[in-house]
Amino acid sequence: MDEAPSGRKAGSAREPVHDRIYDRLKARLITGGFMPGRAVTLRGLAEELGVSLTPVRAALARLSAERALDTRASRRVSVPTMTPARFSELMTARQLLEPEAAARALPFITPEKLAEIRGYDIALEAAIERGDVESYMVNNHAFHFALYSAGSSSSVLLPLIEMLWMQFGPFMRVVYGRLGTTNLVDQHREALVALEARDEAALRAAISADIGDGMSLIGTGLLEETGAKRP
Amino acid sequence: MDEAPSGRKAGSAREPVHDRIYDRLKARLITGGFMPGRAVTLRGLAEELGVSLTPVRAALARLSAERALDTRASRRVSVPTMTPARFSELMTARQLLEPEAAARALPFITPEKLAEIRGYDIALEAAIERGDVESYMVNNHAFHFALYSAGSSSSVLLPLIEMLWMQFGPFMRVVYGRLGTTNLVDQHREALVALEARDEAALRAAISADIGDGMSLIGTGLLEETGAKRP
DNA sequence: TGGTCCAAATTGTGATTACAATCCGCGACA
DNA sequence: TGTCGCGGATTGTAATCACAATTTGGACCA
Repeated sequence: MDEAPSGRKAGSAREPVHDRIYDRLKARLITGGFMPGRAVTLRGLAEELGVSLTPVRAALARLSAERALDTRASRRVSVPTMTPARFSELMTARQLLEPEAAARALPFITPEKLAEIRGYDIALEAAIERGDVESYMVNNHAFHFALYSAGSSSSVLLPLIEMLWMQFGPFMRVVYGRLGTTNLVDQHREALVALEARDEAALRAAISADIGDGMSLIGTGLLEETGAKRP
Repeated sequence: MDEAPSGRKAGSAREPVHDRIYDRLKARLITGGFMPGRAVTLRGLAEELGVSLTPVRAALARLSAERALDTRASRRVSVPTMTPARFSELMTARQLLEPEAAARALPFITPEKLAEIRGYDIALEAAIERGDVESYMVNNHAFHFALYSAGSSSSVLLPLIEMLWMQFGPFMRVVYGRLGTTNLVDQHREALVALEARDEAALRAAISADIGDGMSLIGTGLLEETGAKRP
């Protein structure tokens, strides 16, 4: 695995390689770039990304700690599969944490931030019409996290919520892949209205409704036939 | 750093070294074995524990991912310090997640489990009387997690809650170290009663009250003078 | 035909080494 | 005397190597 003596030093010597690897894998997980159950090997990723085992190991260890990846008893890592119980817990945790994060961010929403958030919503609607699952997931994520991270607070809540999204990302991708985007409804309008009105209670309700809506889309029957397998 | 050719292979070849390191550090964090702000170095820990950098690095990466340790911009790792905002967020997250976890565990509480939990409470009261901060923290942790982990569920909630405990553990140790245990009140009685009665609402209320009580113990003035420093 | 067992390949773990960035303290200069 | 700058020491990062465990594939036997 010889290295041309050129490339390495390019842009920023600051950010460690394993952070870049981590960011790439995280984005792939949240937008559903990994199939549930798929095995992820150190050497496979290392070769694909052109680095040694060391930074890949660090990135996978981090994702595994965040429950985004599953380290089996054999020490091999794979993308977690979904079970009805796990899905229920994930959505319950979202219902508990995300309205709170939104409420805490509300005082810090500037008109610029609101415009940014609204932009994601527009792109999201376009993605639904286009039937573009990938774009839908990207913009849905952007919408929620632009909101939650608006406040200077949330050094605690935000990482917890991000963990949850990484966990259901791969599964939702499979679901949307089967259902298509036509069944999706944009539930973000009430949230935007509440943001404009600075109405905390309405904002909480809107976020909660959005989560509940996504949850009810997934019949337990659907759970059976998609990513749900034996852990 | 020579190694006697003997020791290595002994008991279980199963569990990787970095998991053992992780467990030890986690326990130390939850029971307050680390001072907030203290620097944690790879080589320091490696030498202290008699292993190479590799497993220590893996363990620290995991703890850092779980926000139990803080990786500064310089890539050096340290025990996080507390700020009023962070403490507030931590307790809010606890208030949201822990009553839910308790409620979900309630149907799975067997008489044996209840006896175990009651045992922790007894040990906890003894620790308060004795003024034994270490024992108090150990048994308080054991009490809550024996309860939350009773259900077969909580593969999602439990890790989130554990993350929160690791984050305030070092800080609480400092606080109790200053206040002593005499100010502590055992708030677990109502929880035990609710468990016996299988009263979900009462259980939620009891857990919530326990958390709120611990929170109110910490005046914001106290926050200033303990572990709170610049991040 | 079906099950078992062995060997090769795959994979994760841990130690070692080389290296770059940061930190710390001493000394020179204004 | 105070401040800036330089050089050694400390520390984290990434690559490489050796090794043990698991998995996998097929051959062999019942």
